[in-house]
Amino acid sequence: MLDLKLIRSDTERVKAALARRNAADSVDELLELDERRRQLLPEIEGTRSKRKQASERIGAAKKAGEDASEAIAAVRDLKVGLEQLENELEAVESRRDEIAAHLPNLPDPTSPDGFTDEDAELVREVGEIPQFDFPVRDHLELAGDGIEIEAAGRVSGARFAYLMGDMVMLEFALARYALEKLRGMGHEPVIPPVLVREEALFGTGFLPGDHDQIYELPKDELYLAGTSEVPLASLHADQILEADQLPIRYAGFSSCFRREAGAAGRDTHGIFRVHQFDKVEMFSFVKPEDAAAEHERILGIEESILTELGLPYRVVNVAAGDLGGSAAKKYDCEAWIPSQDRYRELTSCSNTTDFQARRLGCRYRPEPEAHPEFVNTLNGTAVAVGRTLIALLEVHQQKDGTVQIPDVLRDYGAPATIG
RNA sequence: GGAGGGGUGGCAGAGCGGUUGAAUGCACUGGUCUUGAAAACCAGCAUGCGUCUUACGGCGUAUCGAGGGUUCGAAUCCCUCCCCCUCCGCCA
Repeated sequence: MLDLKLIRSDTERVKAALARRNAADSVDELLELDERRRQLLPEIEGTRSKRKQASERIGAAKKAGEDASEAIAAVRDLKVGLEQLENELEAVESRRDEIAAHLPNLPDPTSPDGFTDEDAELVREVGEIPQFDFPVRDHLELAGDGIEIEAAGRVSGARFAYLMGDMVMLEFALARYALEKLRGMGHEPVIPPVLVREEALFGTGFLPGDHDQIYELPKDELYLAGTSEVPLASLHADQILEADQLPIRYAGFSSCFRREAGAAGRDTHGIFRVHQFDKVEMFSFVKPEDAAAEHERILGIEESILTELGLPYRVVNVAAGDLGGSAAKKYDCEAWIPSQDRYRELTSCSNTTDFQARRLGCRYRPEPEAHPEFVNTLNGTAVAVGRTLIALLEVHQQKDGTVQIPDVLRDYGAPATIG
């Protein structure tokens, strides 16, 4: 959610920023509604004030044993006009809120211009792209019986998979490795609920916009979270934190569910794009002045994980028009996928500034007695297990079709070799 | 799933139709006292929106789980929903 007062006071700057992501069109209507609301409010509040005073007089009169029926009749007349005004106000506010709820965050000045992943700005490339002197195998070939797609198709449909045997041990080693590393850096490990209410998705900015991407359980009015960002962010919804509690950092491990509507025909091979996968996610609540540094910090953790896993990658700064609704700025870390002969997104991290905090009602007191202000929130992928498995298998494959697993993971129970 | 009991300020806890944004206690902040601290005493201490003000802040209004209703007037009465607790049932 954007700050309405900012839109009001700095309209042209807000419009220009939103235009970078093609979202400035409804600002004028929003401002008209806002103005109408501020016309209505004094009328309504004035009438309410009269009613309140009259009611107090009635109460006093009755207490004194006097007849108040005339006064009551007079106040009753106030009600008719008041109800009309209140109805209009309600309509104005609900339309205003609807528009406001659909506006995305203002892109950061350092997010590059553009609207597609082509427009992302290359930040750096790290690691050697592996050269193989033998035919490259893809992750399904390398995993063998460890990834079972056909049965999953029969049981659950396309874009599902069974992970089995060594793949399972590898997943848990990855998760354990990431959680332990993050805990050492002040991120409290969390296993959150993955079935969440609408408010949690609204608060993180996934609703109302991304409705098509989200699994819904209408019978119970619950949704399957596409990332633990949702329940982690909601952990402090409607709270006023003290400044000395910040930063608050979490590392969530959860299954993630995505409908992948509109992705038909894309990435259909293997487990690159599936409806269900597990992920270790970082989430931070920080003071506004610390947000930019926290973003770089989270990016640094993502990079160090990729490096420790021996995965060559590049970092890109996502274009303003290609950002998710909540993000002001986003880095993607793309790992080299040998079978595709290109970099693919493995992790990403976003600075959502105060956008989610406003929706969630998550504030803090800058000073002990001060008025509360909105915190800033950030999120980043530590390990998206499915895609990390793909990269690990393919990058570390050997001529004989086996895979050498990095030492760091062996410390957490991963097999030394796969295949 | 069945039966019952509850949701009030940071916490505890009164109020159960009429100056109640809300008693009281704790916590917190400032002050008095003290060599210092504690104790004691005094004072202050919610948030949103709108408006005025250079500012401090003032004024109006809303908020006692959420939404709706009754009423001149609702934290208090009625309805729906959500959450928590106890017992029973079921269950990993």
